[in-house]
Amino acid sequence: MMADDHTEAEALEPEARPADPRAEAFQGVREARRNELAEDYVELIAELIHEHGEARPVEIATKMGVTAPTVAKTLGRLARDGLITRAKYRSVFLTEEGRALARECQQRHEIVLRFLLSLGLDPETAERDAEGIEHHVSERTLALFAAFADRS
Amino acid sequence: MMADDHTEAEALEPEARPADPRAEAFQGVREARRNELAEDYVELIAELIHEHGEARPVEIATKMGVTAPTVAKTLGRLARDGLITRAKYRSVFLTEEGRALARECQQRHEIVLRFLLSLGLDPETAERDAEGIEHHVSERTLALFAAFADRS
DNA sequence: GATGATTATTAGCCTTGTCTAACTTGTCGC
DNA sequence: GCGACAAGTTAGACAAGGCTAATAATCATC
Repeated sequence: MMADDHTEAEALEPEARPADPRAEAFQGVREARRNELAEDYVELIAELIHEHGEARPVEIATKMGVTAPTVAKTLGRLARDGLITRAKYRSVFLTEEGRALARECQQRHEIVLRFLLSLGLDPETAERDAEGIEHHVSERTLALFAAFADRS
Repeated sequence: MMADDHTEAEALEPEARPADPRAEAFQGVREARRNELAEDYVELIAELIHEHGEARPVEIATKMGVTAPTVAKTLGRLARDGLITRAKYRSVFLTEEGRALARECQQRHEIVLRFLLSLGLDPETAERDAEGIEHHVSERTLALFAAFADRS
């Protein structure tokens, strides 16, 4: 789903209001930003389940560095979007979709982290930067990162 | 939830509610996110001024891929935060602070872009990814990127 | 210099993501 | 089996960042 752009580019796609190459990039970034939080939550939930057998809101709040009500509201959105299931006053579980997303995110995170480390970055900074960068690397870039990290 | 660790780690830092290393990373990312939009605008405004001698809202809207009212509201915030000056129905100018921020962002953008290109990424994808990544690279990482790009 | 098109602003709505304060539930200890 | 305390939820505020619709100013251009 990329490149090979077709001759005209106008009138064919009724998609939004691109018009400008830079505009498309910014729209892509905004799109990515909208999913960042969900990805972070899902990734963390998967990790907690893996480590403790369950994911509880209080743990999520601590690890994310936000308050409990913020977690509650966000979990409501994740449930609405079909990424998690939950019963009142109980811990949180991932749906199949949530699990798939978590897997994908963990993989991306791991590659970005490994790449940064292989560049010579200290582990702490690498972790922090990976957290921010992972949501903004395309498949293509990710592949290059992985190749570089492996070849080092 | 045991995880014992930490002998003390409590009571020493009155700064916010970190408590967890991961929490600090996430808070850092959230912090970065808050500045992203301002950085994108300031960078674009500087570019427009450089190219056309002035930055007009309609141009900003086109390049950013948003509507004119969104631009107006955002410019209001930038003005409030001391990054730009503007008179009603006139074009936009950067303050000294805004100019400094723009310079910094352009430099970061350029380094990230050059780095991605030197990795072998195609220019189009590199541009898109740089747009997303540039706000999340620490000084340390940036230095490594620059060194790598130069040494390639 | 009137007028129509372009550009800019204002008003008002919506969602996200954050918070504090107050309330409810669950769990343990005894 | 009751009570305290921790965990979870609800309510309500607020700012950011989007949008559409409607209004106002500027500018071409005749």
